[in-house]
Amino acid sequence: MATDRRRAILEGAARVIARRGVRGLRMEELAAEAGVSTALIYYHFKDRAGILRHTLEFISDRADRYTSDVEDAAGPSDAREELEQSLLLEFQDVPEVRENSTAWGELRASAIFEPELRGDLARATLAWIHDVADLLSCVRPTTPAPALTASAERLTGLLEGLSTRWLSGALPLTHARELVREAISVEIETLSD
Amino acid sequence: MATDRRRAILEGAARVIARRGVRGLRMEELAAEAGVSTALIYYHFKDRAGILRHTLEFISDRADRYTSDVEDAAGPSDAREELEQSLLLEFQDVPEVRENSTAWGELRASAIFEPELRGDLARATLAWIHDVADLLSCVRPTTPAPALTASAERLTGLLEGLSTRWLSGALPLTHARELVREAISVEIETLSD
DNA sequence: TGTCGCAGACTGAAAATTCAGTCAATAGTG
DNA sequence: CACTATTGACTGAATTTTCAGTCTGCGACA
Repeated sequence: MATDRRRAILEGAARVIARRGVRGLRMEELAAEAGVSTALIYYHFKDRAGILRHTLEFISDRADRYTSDVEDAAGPSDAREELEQSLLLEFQDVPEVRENSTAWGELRASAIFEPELRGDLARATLAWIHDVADLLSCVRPTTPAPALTASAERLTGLLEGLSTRWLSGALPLTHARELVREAISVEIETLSD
Repeated sequence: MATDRRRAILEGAARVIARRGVRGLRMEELAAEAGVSTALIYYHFKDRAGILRHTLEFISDRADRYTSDVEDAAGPSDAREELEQSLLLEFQDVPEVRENSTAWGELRASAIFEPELRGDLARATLAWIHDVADLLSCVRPTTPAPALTASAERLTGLLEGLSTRWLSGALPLTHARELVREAISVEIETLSD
């Protein structure tokens, strides 16, 4: 398959971004990481901004995949459990997860200064909020949709905030997980009104 | 006064950082923004890292100032109100606030890749969490301290997450403010158990 | 008259991007 | 089947751009 090297570049980009940040991504380092020439990067992705955009897409696809993996594996567990699992997925000390979270956070932060990234980012965020709202509706089926969405926005927003704290070493993993679990309780309890 | 231009450089730096990020700060752009030559920047602040350090200091002094301004001005309003005010401070479309939030977010994001920054950041975060926990204890005086701290950690974490979304154009200001107000309600209600 | 505050042109290094082609595979053709 | 035309993937070696930091000197004024 000819998409081999292309994919290698995207995987390499995720790794380099997780290691150095978006701003620290050097084409030469990326080329070395992916085991290709710098020119090939330009062949596949017009320019630096191009790789950034495609890497963002790549990362959010990958995250979707491992999210749904767990969903399937969970089997007949209850909805509340599934929600918790899904949100806690982000807080694991596994290279792939850490890499994804770091890169996601970086891309999100870069979007503040690079409007071209905003479109993809907004789409991915919206989809995520929607997924979480769906899970919430399984837990509290009678809640009106707007309330579910607001809850999902708060939960995902919190996740992003805590994730950055975790990655910057300000928040131990177990504590982050605990805060997320409590936040879920808090949200679910108020949804029952 | 000879500190005129020096100050102009710091103010310009705050503006440029808000526009381009810490990582996007270019000496030439800063010079233009402040209406001085690039050489003058080096004259007053040894090097790039020097301006960054001084600008961050400049910005956090400014933030302290306007935080306490509002606290004083509030007068004899109730504790709940004060908490809300204090947390919503971060979400205003005023250049100064935007500059501050941006710089804070940048700093937080950079800390992931630059461990030297972590110390100051951790201290500032802890102080913030503590302040919020104090405000919460005014609202719900009978709550045990650990529960207050956890609530404060969630609220401040959420704030950071939403702030990034706001700055990256993914979340309109009014909606952000609404989510924060709701989050406060949700947290306060569960503290009464 | 020396030194402080300052500007504009400049430099060297690092990084992004392009160029000019090679190579391997595939398709058409007599 | 032999051949050649074409194309997509790929590279090493430039070229161009970007940027932090420096050099030279000038005017004000103590």
